[in-house]
Amino acid sequence: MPRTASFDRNALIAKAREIFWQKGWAGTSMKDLERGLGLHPGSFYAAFGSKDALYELTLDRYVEEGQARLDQLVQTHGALGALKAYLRSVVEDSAMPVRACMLSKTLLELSGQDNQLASRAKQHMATMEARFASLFAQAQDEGDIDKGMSAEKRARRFQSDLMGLRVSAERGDIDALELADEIAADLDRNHFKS
Amino acid sequence: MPRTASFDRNALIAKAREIFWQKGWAGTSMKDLERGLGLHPGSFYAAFGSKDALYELTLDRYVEEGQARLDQLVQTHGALGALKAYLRSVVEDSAMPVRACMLSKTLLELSGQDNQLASRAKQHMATMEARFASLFAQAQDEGDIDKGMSAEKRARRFQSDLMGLRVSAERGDIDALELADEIAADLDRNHFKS
DNA sequence: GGGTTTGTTGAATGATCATTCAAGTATATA
DNA sequence: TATATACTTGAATGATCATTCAACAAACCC
Repeated sequence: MPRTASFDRNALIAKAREIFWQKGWAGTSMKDLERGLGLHPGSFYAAFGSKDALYELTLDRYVEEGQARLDQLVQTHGALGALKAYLRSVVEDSAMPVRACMLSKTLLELSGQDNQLASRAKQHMATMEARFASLFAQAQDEGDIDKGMSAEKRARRFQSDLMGLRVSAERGDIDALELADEIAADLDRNHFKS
Repeated sequence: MPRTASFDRNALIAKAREIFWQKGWAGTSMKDLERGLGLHPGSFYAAFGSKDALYELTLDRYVEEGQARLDQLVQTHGALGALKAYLRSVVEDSAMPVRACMLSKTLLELSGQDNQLASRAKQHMATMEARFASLFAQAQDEGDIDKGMSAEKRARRFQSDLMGLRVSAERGDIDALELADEIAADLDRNHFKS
């Protein structure tokens, strides 16, 4: 009976993620989204409910894709290798519209206004941190990293360095790959006792 | 002949810096500024020209005060000691309205929209980086840090770690002081060859 | 103390914001 | 092919945005 929607919802979310990621929450207007997604207001609100709801969808999607990318790196490089490769991948992947982490951008833009999207970003950061921790634990079990410091603490430090790297990369006037390699080198130099 | 202004311009800039720093550029409305500064639109525009012009003033002020704080730490702790103390100070200073660096917040919010304030933030970051580099060079001359890596590269890494630390601190659910101490410890552990 | 100059006030401006909704359109079933 | 059921369209909404400006008030010089 009904008419079928003419758009690919998944593709629209991906496109919206790109727009939000690049221009930020306040920096993205409904007109930007209408133009970028090719959707008129009625269709937009029927499909996604609100600008905020779509933003949240893109945040979730962002983390899912980050996890998937990390999973792939684990399969090809192992736990420690994946962590090191991830550092490079976030600053060299040309498919990414922006260098800085979308979670960081969301947190910094909205935490001062008590926006619930900032809380969501915090949650996702904790999730990523836990994933890193499990990889550090795995690397410790494999003997690639000593057990002198807990996997959780290492993960926290790793994520902090990662976010710093990505803010630095956003500047555009420094060699982010070199910086990524330095951080990666510290994972070996600083953590491995033979 | 003229009537004298009834407000302390310096104090207003300081207050505006607090507001902008906390709520961000788009998150701060003229109504927020009018309320926060106690200024009606006419006076505001007579005094500062525009919201953007005031934001730029506060950015400049922010960096000046950061440099002054760093200078003071150098006098009491020396070059390397100041760098380590600075890490702690940015996350423990309760006078600061926000944990994250205002330059990072500005860069992440506005670089995707080609706003000139983002360029200004980049400039200031480069200035801070140069200051860090001169402190690392001084520490090297004093024998506190080995010369196996250039002061400029160390500075770039230090600033990256610093920004990561401050983004992490913005989350509020982690022990930022512990993280600061870990980064500070690496300055010794990783860089000193006896 | 009058006149001039400057600060202050707050209403008005036009733009843009996210969102709503009624009218129109296309499709799938019957 | 008729009808029901969604999707699509775009004008309208009311709020809020940064900014302007004309009227008013105060302070300093002569």
